Amino acid sequence: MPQVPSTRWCPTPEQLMILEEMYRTGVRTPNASQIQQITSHLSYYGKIEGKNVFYWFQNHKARERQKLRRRLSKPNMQPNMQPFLPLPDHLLYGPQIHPPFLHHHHHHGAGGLHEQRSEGLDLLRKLEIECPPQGEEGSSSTSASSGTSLRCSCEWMKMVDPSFGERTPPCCGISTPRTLELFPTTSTGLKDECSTSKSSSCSASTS
Amino acid sequence: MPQVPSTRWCPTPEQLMILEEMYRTGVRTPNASQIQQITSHLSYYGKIEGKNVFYWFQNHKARERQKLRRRLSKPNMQPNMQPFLPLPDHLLYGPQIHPPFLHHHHHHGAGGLHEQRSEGLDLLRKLEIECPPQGEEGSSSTSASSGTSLRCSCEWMKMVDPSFGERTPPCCGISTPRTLELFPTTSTGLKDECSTSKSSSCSASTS
DNA sequence: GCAAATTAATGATTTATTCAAG
DNA sequence: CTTGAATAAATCATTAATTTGC
Repeated sequence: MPQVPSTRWCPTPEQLMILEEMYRTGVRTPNASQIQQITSHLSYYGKIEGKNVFYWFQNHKARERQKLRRRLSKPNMQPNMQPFLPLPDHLLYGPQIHPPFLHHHHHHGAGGLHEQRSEGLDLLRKLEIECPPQGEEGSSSTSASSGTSLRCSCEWMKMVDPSFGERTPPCCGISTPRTLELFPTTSTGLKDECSTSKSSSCSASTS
Repeated sequence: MPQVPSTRWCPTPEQLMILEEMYRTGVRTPNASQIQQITSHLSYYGKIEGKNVFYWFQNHKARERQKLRRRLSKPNMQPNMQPFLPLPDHLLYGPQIHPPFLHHHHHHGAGGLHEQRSEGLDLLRKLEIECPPQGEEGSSSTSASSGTSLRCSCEWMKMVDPSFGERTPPCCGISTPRTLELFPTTSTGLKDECSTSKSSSCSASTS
C-alpha cells in the first residue's frame, strides 16, 4: 500500500524511455496540444498529467543544455584542426533498434505534431562559449595506434596493465594477423586538453 | 601551464559525442582491434589511449544498465496492460541529426567492425526485477487529456498553476510550425550486447 | 565576486560471476 | 572439479559543479 502517496509524478520506465526518444528525435518544447497528445499516450503506461510532460521537457532541455555547455567550456581544439572529422561508419555499426513501443509506422498524416525542427547540434552553436583558448601543452604520446590487432577487449588491459598481463597466460596473445587499418592515425597535431596524461598507476603507453 | 598534470583522461566534447553516438548506435564492448580503431580516430580530437576507450565503454555500459535497473525497479505497470504500445510517429518527429563528424558514408565493406548486434530491449528482460509488485494508487485522474486544445506549452502552466497565468504576459505566442521529418533511423537502444560468455573466442570480427 | 567546502560525475581499479575447456 | 578467459558489479579516486560564508 502506498502509505506515502508521493506528491510528485514518478515516471515509469516506459514513459521515460518514450520521452527520451521523443527528445532525442527532436521534441523540445511541445505546445499545449502536443503535450496533451503525449500525455494521453503516456497515460497508458501510468499516471501522468500534462504538467509532468511540460516540466519534463523543460527540465530535460535545461539539463542537456547545461551538460553541453559544460563540455563546450573546454576549448581543447588544436588551432589547425578542422572542426570535425567524418567518422567512418564501420565505427558506427548500429543495430537499428526498434523497440516495440517505438515503432515508426509510415506516416499517416494525422494532424499530430510535426514541427519544432530542433536543429540537431544547433544547440551547440547557440551556447555561449564560455571558455577562453587555454594554452596547450607539449602533446606527448597521443595516438594509441599500435600495429597489433587483438581480438578481445580485455587484450587492451594486458597491454595496459602489466599485472593484468602477468596473470594472463599465453592465451589471446595470438597475433591475429588482421591488420585492419581503416583510417589513418591522424595523430597529427593532437592536442591535448585537460592537461598532461600521466597514467596514474597503470603504465599504459600503448606501444 | 598544467602544473598539475592530471592523472586521468579528460574526454574532449568531440570525443564524448562520438563515443556516445557509437554507444547509441550499438557499440558496447568493442574488441581490441575495434578499440584501436576508435582510439586512433578519436585521437584526432585529443589525447586518448586505448584503455580510455575500453574503460569508457565499460563504465558507460554499466551505468546505463544501472540506470535502467533503477528505473525498472518501479513496477508501475498496470496489470492488464500490454507491454508496449506503439508510439504514433507524429509524436516522434525527429530531425535526423547528422553532425558533420558522424557521417554515415555508404558501406564499403572494409573489414572493420560490424558485429555486436545487440538485441533491442533485451536488457530489460535480463534485468532482475528487484521490486515487488507494489500497490498502484487509486489511479485517479490518470490521463490529462482534457478536451481543450492549447497552442503553447506555457498554456499548460496556466491550467495547472493558477498563479502562473497571472504573471504570464503575452509570452509564448510563437511556435514555429515546421513540418519535419520522420523518424530516426537509430532508436535509443537499450540493448546490451553479446557480452557475457557465449562467444567462445570473444567477438572475433567475423564480419 | 571569490574561494573554501560540499556534492555529483565519471575515469580507473578491484573483485565476483559466468561459461567453457580439459 | 578445476582453471582460465572475459565481462559485470562494486568500489576507489579525482575532477568538475554547486553551494556557502565572507
